[in-house]
Amino acid sequence: MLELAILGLLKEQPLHGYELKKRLGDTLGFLWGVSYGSLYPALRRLERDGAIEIVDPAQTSRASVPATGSISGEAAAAKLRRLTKPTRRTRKAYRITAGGEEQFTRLLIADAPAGVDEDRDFSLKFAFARHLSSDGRLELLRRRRAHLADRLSRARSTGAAKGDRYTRSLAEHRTKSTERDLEWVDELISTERRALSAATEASTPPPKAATVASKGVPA
Amino acid sequence: MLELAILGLLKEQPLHGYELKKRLGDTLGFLWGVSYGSLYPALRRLERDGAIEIVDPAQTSRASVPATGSISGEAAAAKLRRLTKPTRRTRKAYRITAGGEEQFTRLLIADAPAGVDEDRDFSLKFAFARHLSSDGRLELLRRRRAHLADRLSRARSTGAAKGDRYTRSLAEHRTKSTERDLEWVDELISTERRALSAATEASTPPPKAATVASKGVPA
DNA sequence: TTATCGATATATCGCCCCGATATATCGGCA
DNA sequence: TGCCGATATATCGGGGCGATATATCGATAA
Repeated sequence: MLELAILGLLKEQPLHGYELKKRLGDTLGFLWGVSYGSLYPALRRLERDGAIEIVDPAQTSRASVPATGSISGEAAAAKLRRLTKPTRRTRKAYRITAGGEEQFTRLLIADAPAGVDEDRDFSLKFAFARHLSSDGRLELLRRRRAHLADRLSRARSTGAAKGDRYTRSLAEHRTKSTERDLEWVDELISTERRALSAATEASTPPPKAATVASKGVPA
Repeated sequence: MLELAILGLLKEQPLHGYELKKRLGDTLGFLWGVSYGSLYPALRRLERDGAIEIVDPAQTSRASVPATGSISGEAAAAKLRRLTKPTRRTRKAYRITAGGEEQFTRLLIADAPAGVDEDRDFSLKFAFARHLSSDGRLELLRRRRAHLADRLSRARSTGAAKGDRYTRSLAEHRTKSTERDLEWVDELISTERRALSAATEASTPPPKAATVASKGVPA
C-alpha cells in the first residue's frame, strides 16, 4: 500500500525520506498517517526489490534534490554562496527504476482483495488516476462502485431496528455516507464515460446514436 | 481498541471466541475487520491482565453459553436428545471480571491521542454510549467535534487549487463528508443537551430561562 | 457403517503499519 | 562559541490483518 504512494511520488522526481514523508502528509495526508516506522522499512523493501535506487550522492548536487526548507529570496543568495563547498552527507535521495515503474502500474491496476483498507486503497489509487488510461479509471471506479453497493445492501439487509439508539444512529449515518459516496462515484463514472465517448468520436466517425450506452449508470 | 469492543460485548454475557468474532462482525462489523489473528491474542492479553476469565467448563452446561448455530424446531429436539451425554470439550467461554468492567469504563472515557484510527475509535465508543453518563456522552461528542472541525479547517487552509483533477475531486468530496459528519455530531450534541436539560428540569425547579445555554452549538 | 463435507472452534505465523524514541547534522542567532 | 530548532535516518515494541494449520461436530451420502 505504502509502496504505491512512494512510487507514485518518486515518478515525478527523486526524493529523500524526510521530504517524501512531508509530501505524503501534504498531498495524500488526508488519507494517511505515514510514520517513519513504516516509511523507512518500505524504502528498504523497495530498494531490495530493485524498484528504487539511491541517487549517486557525488553526481547530484544539492540543488537537484529539493531540500525541505524552501529558501526565500534574501537568504537564498547567502545559502548558495556558502554552498560552493558541498558538505553534508546523510540524506539519501531515491530514484524510481524501470522495474519500479512497472510495479507502480501493477499495483495501481491490481484488484486488491477488499480488506479493511478498502476506502484508503481506493482513495490512494484514485489520487494517481492520471496515470491510468480512461478504461483503467473506469475499471477502478466500477470496482469501487460494486464495493459500495455491496456495503449498502448489506447495511440495508441488517434490519434498521437493531441495537440501541446510539448504534442505530451510527448505522444510519454510515449508511447515508455510503449512499453519498456511491452518488459521487456514479458522477465520476458519468464524467469518465462522457470523456471517453468524446475521445472516441474524435478519432472515429461519429455513429448516429453515440449516447445510447451512457444512459444511466448501471453496475 | 479491540479490548474495548470485547469487553463491551462480554458485559452483556459470557461468550467464546468464535461467537465473539461473529458478533463483532454483526453489530460492530461496519466498523471493523476483526480477524482471529487479533482476536485470540487480545483475549489472551485481557486474561493475562485479569480483565476476563474462563468460565468454568464443568459448571456451565452447553445451554448457558450460546452455541453459534441456532437450532431450529425439529432439529433441536434430536440435538438435545443426543446431548444428555455432554461430550465436546474445546470452546472456552470468557466472562468479564470486576477489573474488566473497570478497564472498560477507563477505555471508554479515555481521550485517545487521535491517531489514524480516530474515526473508528469514535464510532466504537459511540456504539457503547449507553454505558456513559449524559456528561460522558457530551464530552465524547465534544472531542469528536473538535477533531472534525480541525480536520475541516486544515482541509480548507490547504488551497483548493492543489493537485490534478482527481486529487482535487477527492479532497473536495472528503471535505463534504467531513462537513456532513460535523453536522451529524452537532445534531447529536443538541439532542443530548436537550435530554440533559430536561432531566435537570425534572429534578430541580425550572430556572426562568433554561434554554439560554443551548443556543447554537459552539465548540 | 463408514466416508466425507461444511460449520464450528482455537491458535499461530509472517507481514505491515503505527507511535515513540534515539541519534546525528545543519543553519541561524545570541 | 554555544545553543536551539529544523532536518534527516533509523530502530523498537506492539497491535491488527490475512492466511493457514488443526481438530471436532453434525449431517448427508455411499
